[in-house]
Amino acid sequence: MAYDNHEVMSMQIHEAAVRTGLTKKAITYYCEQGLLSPSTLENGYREFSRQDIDKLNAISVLRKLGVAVNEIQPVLSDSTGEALQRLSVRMEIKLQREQAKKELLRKLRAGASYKELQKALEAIENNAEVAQRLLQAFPSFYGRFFCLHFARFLQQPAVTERQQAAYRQIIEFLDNAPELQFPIELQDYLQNIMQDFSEEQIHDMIANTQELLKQPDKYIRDHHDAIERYRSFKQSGAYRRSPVFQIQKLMKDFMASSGYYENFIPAMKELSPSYAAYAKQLEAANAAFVTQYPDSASQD
Amino acid sequence: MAYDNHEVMSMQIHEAAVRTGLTKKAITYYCEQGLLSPSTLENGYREFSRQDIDKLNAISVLRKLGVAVNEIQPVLSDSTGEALQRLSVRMEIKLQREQAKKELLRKLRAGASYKELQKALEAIENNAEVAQRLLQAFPSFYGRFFCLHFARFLQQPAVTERQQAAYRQIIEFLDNAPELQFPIELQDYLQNIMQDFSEEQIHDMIANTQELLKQPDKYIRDHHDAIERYRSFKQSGAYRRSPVFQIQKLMKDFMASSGYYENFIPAMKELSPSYAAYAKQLEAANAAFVTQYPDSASQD
DNA sequence: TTGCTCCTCACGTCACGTGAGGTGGC
DNA sequence: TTGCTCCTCACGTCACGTGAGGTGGC
Repeated sequence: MAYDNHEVMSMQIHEAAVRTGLTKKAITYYCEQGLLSPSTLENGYREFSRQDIDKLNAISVLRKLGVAVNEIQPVLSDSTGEALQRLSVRMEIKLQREQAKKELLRKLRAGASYKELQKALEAIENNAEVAQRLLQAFPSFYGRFFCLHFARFLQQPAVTERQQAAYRQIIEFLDNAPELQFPIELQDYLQNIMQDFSEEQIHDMIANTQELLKQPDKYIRDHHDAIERYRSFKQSGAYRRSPVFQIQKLMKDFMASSGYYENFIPAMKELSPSYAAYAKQLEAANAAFVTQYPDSASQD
Repeated sequence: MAYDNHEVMSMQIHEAAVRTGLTKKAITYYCEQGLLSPSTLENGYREFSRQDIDKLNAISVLRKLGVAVNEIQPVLSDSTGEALQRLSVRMEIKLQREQAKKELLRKLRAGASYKELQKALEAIENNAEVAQRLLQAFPSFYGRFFCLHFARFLQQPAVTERQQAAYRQIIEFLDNAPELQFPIELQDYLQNIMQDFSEEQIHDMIANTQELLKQPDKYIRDHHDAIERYRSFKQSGAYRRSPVFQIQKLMKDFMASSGYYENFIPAMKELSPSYAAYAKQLEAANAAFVTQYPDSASQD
């Protein structure tokens, strides 16, 4: 009742709990963890301001969405949305894993042996490990993209010795690759451009590429005009001065110098037959493209 | 090395850990929890038999699939698959919830306010609560069916006072409804018949019913023969002596006497506009059916 | 005796829940 | 003084991880 006053708007923990739907204990816990620091009166009572309540509401939502307490601070003080994007992709990885596990539960019910399931589980865990590391190794948009791109090819377990070795090689490459960091202004640029790029859109991109790879010649014919425009744009000074050009260059340098083509890609081919097939298609499409446009020596 | 002998095949904890991929601590923990009781030597050392190892492997798989330790015992000693089915549905409920949460994370990234999300989260939690209780209230197949059937209609939050009251009424009904237990032989029968009925098939059933409800007259025309056969089967003595008949009768009695039609269904209509629409369609379809077959006074 | 395994406490983790015991305000 | 809130320990949860300290076998 004392808090109906709209101007003062500060309250003790009971009122804060009622307004946010959190328990007192949860609120004190968040205070202990440093997520918020309400002012205290002389008697030690906490006084929660309007902003504290807003913060508590945000914390409550994030907790319910599954964000760990020690991951909340970055999200709250994050204006670019980068932290949220990372969470979003991690959530997607987790969901894929759970989906796969549900499928295994079905198989178990259908009479599969525990032994079969062990293999399948290993594949699921490996997949998640690699995805996690891809997300770490590449900044912002590229992390999300590679993560979803390569995840498709990691659904089978590493059965043979060679596959297991390849898997270890992949992990090692991703853990030890030189850190790829864009200069701050390029980071901001990329973040701005790509922040509205959802996981679904990335999936669409991937599906598109698959269409292309199936019939590269047809694709090149059908999109002749667009390709021409893109090629002439790439020649232009405007492009060469744009941040996109610099980002592309940094990526190319990284891939050339880090051992991406010498270690990572061959290991992927060894580990995953489906990736090997994909890589072959990619090379064929590239060849078709070079035939059509002999002056280009691009790679993707 | 000492354990290469195929006949003796018993080992201490280190070897057991190597063979199962579990840690020693995990194994001792499962022993403490009573999931297995390896024999012990005089010096207190545990001796793991072949069966112990099999059990540990099973436990390992189940743990990785997300089954809690205190839920594992029923699964291990469950020959009918009932325990696994329950887990499977719970997993499906959980996945739906996580999926919804991922969607909310996307909305948050897209600039949604925490306030909007609070409402949406409430809906998700409510949905899961009701689903959980439906699974509890109805035995085996019916639990799974009702769970997935009604879950579709609970995606919106309870906004108005009336909706919130309806939600409370639903929870109260499900918590306090008289326990619906089939006699053991009917349970076994149902379990046998329905154990291979996956969540996907239930979803298919639901989709089928939706088709029917859209154009009941067409459906009745198209499936004239099948309906006739079904109706004459229902009249037959063979049907009246079958367990199916008894199960149906028990379900009908339960629904008539428990307040299902007086409390639960009206509350669902109040809470969920989409369920209200569905119920209307259902009544229309029923009417169409009765017009066609005036002697039947069935309800579904 | 040395180095190895095995054993059983005991404490830590994560995000709070649940009292217990004490103080402050009216 | 009574009944209320607030405060800070302290212990419990779940499924183990991580030593510590002690025993047994070769």
